[in-house]
Amino acid sequence: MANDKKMKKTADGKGLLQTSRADDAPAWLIQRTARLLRVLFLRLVQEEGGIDVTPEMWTVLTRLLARDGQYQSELAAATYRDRPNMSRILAGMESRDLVFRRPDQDDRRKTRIYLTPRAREILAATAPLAARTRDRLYEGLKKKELKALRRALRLIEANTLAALSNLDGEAPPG
Amino acid sequence: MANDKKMKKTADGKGLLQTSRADDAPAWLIQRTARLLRVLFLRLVQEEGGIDVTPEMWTVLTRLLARDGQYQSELAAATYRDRPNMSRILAGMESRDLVFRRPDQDDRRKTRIYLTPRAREILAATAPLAARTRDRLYEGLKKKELKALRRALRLIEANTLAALSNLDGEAPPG
DNA sequence: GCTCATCCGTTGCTAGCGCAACCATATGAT
DNA sequence: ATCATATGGTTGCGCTAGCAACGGATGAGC
Repeated sequence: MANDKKMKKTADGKGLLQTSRADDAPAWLIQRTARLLRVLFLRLVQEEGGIDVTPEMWTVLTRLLARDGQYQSELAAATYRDRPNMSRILAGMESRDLVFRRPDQDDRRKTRIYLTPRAREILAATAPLAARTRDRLYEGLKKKELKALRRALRLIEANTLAALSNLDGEAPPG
Repeated sequence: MANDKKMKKTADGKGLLQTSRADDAPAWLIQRTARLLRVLFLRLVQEEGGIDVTPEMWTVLTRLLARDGQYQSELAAATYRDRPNMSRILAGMESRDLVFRRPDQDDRRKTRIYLTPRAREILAATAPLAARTRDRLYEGLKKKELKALRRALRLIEANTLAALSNLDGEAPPG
């Protein structure tokens, strides 16, 4: 499937260059959008009460809300983060009184993470904002298109994971 | 792919109002996928000759390949990055002999960025890898679906930008 | 009981990222 | 011409990010 999509109809708003730009490839589009979404999140929660919570922390909070006391490594794996990173995110959350860590009884290597009351308050307080924002983000997309979008993203995610594990497990030709 | 795909098998024809899991919402999916794509890029270029180029640098390179000597701020704006960040990315690229900076003649505040020969070599050398990877990433998506994906992502990007500029320009009720 | 491999969390390193602040240059107003 | 403002780039700060490496804890082999 060639990428020769050199359509010349640049009747778009910007009209600077044709649409076959490299930046228009989904991969880069995903990168850019991810960055923009992060900024939007940060500014929104800042406006809404000046809560000092990053999107990364927020995803941890929602996961813990679904099931409290998860293992730290579990949280890392669920979001495809490495353990050091999750360790630091949780450190930040602990200092903000969002979670507390407790060593597991049976296996003292593992650490269980629990929500604090403050975290639950924040989750409850920001829920409507989250819903509102969601609606705004996907405005202009029909339900069906949203579903297709999720499917496509999951597929790319899976392909990426497959390519990564290929790199790991594949023995080099040398 | 997923470790536990235990979502209840609701007839996902149309009912399905809520996204079954919060992480399945496109926004978080975009975040996760963006991270994974970045790692894949880094490992691929590492395998392929151990080139020390990050995806962020690579996008700058392709932009400069399309038009050399762009202003630094121009590069930042084109990728929705702030100027400090682009400054540091370019610093890293300069130290890796990928670009060189030159103050503009007419306006000595501005800096023009130029590709080095080494950068052009790298771009040429990695082009086939990029194409190969592209095909693999989007495997399973029909041309039409890819187009829809790009459209959806661009729309979300635009919505995010709109929400951001709303926050900027909106006068607070106080 | 002891050793070794493994697992889990942390620390160090480098880099991306946005924001605030700073400095130099350029432009506009008076 | 002078001052004020705007623009462009950099530095400092804190967070995210992945990787390498280390130390503690566990479990398996002996």
